[in-house]
Amino acid sequence: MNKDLNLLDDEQAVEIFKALANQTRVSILQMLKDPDSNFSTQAHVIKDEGFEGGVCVSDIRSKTGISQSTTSQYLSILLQCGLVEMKRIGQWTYYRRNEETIKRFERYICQNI
Amino acid sequence: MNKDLNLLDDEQAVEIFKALANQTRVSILQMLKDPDSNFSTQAHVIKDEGFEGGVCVSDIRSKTGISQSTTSQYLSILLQCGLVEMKRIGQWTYYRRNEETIKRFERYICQNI
DNA sequence: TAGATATATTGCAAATTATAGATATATAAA
DNA sequence: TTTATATATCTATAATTTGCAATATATCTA
Repeated sequence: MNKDLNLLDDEQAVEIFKALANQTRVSILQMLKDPDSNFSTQAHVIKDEGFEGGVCVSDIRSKTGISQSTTSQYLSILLQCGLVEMKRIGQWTYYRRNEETIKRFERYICQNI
Repeated sequence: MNKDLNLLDDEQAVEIFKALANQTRVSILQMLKDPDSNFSTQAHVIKDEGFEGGVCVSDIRSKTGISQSTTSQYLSILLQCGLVEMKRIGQWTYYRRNEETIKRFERYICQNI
C-alpha cells in the first residue's frame, strides 16, 4: 500500500490509462474543463449547492452523441478511477473533474513513466 | 492533421493510453529507464553501435516473465505508438525508450487532460 | 550447408471491453 | 397517487485484447 496519498501507485495509474483508452471518455474529460462554453444548457451547471462546474448526465450525453446508458457507464468508469467526482442533486447527477486526481496523474506520468 | 510535430493529437494520445493500459507494458517502459541496473545481463546493453540504452527482447522477456511471443507483441505495441524505438543488430533486436514521444505525451497530459 | 539462437508472426481460446436496448429506481410535478 | 423525467443497472451481442503455443524468418556458427 502507498502511504503517500499524493502519489498514485502503478495499479491506480493503469486504471486511469484504461479509462482514457477511449476517445469519447477523453473528450468528456476535456469538455468538463470548461463547462460554461461547452454546455449551452446552463440550466444544469450548478453555481450554488457547493458543486460548481458540475454538469448533468443528459447534457454530457447530448454533447457526445452516445446513448444514455453508455454515457452513464462511461461516467462511472471515470468516477471509479477518480478522474471525476459527482453529486446527486434532486433528480440530476452532476459530474465534474477531480483536479486532485488529475494532478496526481500528471505527477505520475512525469515521474514514473 | 497536426502541423506541430511537438504536440500529440488526441488520436495519438489515445493510442498511447491503450498501450499503457496494461501493467506489464508499463513495467517494461519503467525498466527501460535504467537498463544498467535492471538488466544484469549486460551482454546485450549496447554501448557502441549508436544505440545506447537498448535492451534485447530476451532480456526483457526474462525480466517480465511473460512468453517470448507476448514480449515481442508488447514491444511492437509500444513501438507502434512511439513510446520506444528499436534497432536490429545482428540477430538481436534492441529496444529503448523514445524520450521524444514520452516528453510529448507528458505535455499532452498537462495541457490537454 | 546444417544446426543453433533470437525475434516476429500466426492462429486461437479465454477474458475483457464496447455499446445499446430494456428495465429499475429515484425524484419531481400534477 | 399517478405520471414524467433523470439516471443507474441489467442483459445481450459484437468487437477487442490477452497471452500462449506453434511456426516462420533472419542471422550466426560450426
